[in-house]
Amino acid sequence: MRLSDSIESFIKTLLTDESAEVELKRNELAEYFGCAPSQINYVLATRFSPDHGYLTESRRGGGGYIRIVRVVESGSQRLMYLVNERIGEELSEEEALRLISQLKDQQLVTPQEASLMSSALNTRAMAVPIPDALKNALRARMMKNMLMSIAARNRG
Amino acid sequence: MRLSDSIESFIKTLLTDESAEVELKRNELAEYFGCAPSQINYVLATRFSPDHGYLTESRRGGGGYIRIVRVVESGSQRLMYLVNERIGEELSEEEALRLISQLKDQQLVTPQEASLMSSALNTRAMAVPIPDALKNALRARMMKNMLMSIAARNRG
DNA sequence: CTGTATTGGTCAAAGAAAGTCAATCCATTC
DNA sequence: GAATGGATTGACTTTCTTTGACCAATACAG
Repeated sequence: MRLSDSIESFIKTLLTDESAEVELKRNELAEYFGCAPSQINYVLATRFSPDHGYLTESRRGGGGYIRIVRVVESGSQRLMYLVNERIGEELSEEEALRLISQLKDQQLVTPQEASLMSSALNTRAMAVPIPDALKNALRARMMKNMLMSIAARNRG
Repeated sequence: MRLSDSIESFIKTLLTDESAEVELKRNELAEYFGCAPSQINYVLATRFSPDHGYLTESRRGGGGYIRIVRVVESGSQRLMYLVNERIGEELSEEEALRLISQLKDQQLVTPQEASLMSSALNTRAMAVPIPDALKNALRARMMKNMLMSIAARNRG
């Protein structure tokens, strides 16, 4: 069994049905597994990324921590479907706005969330000199991130 | 729990709904928490700055004091101040996240809105090959757009 | 007025975490 | 058995906290 796999499954045992959220100390965990602290980052990057359905946040300095939130299976199936299947590497403004509008109609996001997302993705917000392809790549990434955040809100 | 956090919440219990103002002695407070007096200044600087919605004044010498005042400002006022004055042409990820966290503390945005905004502006969402300066310009624009959207909602 | 005791302020250094990245290791594939 | 790609490590960086030494202002006694 690989070290990374052990760490992965250890963390997953902490993410039970009850709590979709764990907080841990990087150094303690590394100590526990007798490995380099950066190994923890590797595991987070390769097994607990947003693509895998997890969100992480952390803080440095005294009293620092790493928090992991499970989003997969906690939020709306539909939102996660969009994140994982429907939205690809690029998303145009029109597509984005249409999608947001649909989600609002289907009451998967609130009107406030819808307008917040639109205001982040619209042309005026993104009026900087970069190629359209990059803007669309950005929109895709931001959209996925935002939808995951909403899915997490839908109880986790 | 961090010392700074303890001091912060202690001060916040003194700032109740009735009194938006509290006066304290730096040395006494430091004595009470068993720390260096300058620790108090650190807490004031990092948790009770104007950005956090507080003003502080103080006096040295015999009978000296530190007074902390919670600023009352309407939500929309504050948001529009941020849009028009505080946020410039560029906004780093760190600044953005700090700002959002402060807005949440001040209950000017809901926790959901805060995490939605964070997820749109964070490094992962913006992982496309463009210069940092452009990313920061994008963040500034998106942030302003989103805050205006929320301000509009508040006026409802 | 002057000196001194009594405050609070500033800043730099040390400490306590977590993050990054490139080099190396190792296992699987061809 | 070489090549490839994921796994592991360690040196260096960044961020946040805590402390202490020294500085500045104010009140008060003489």
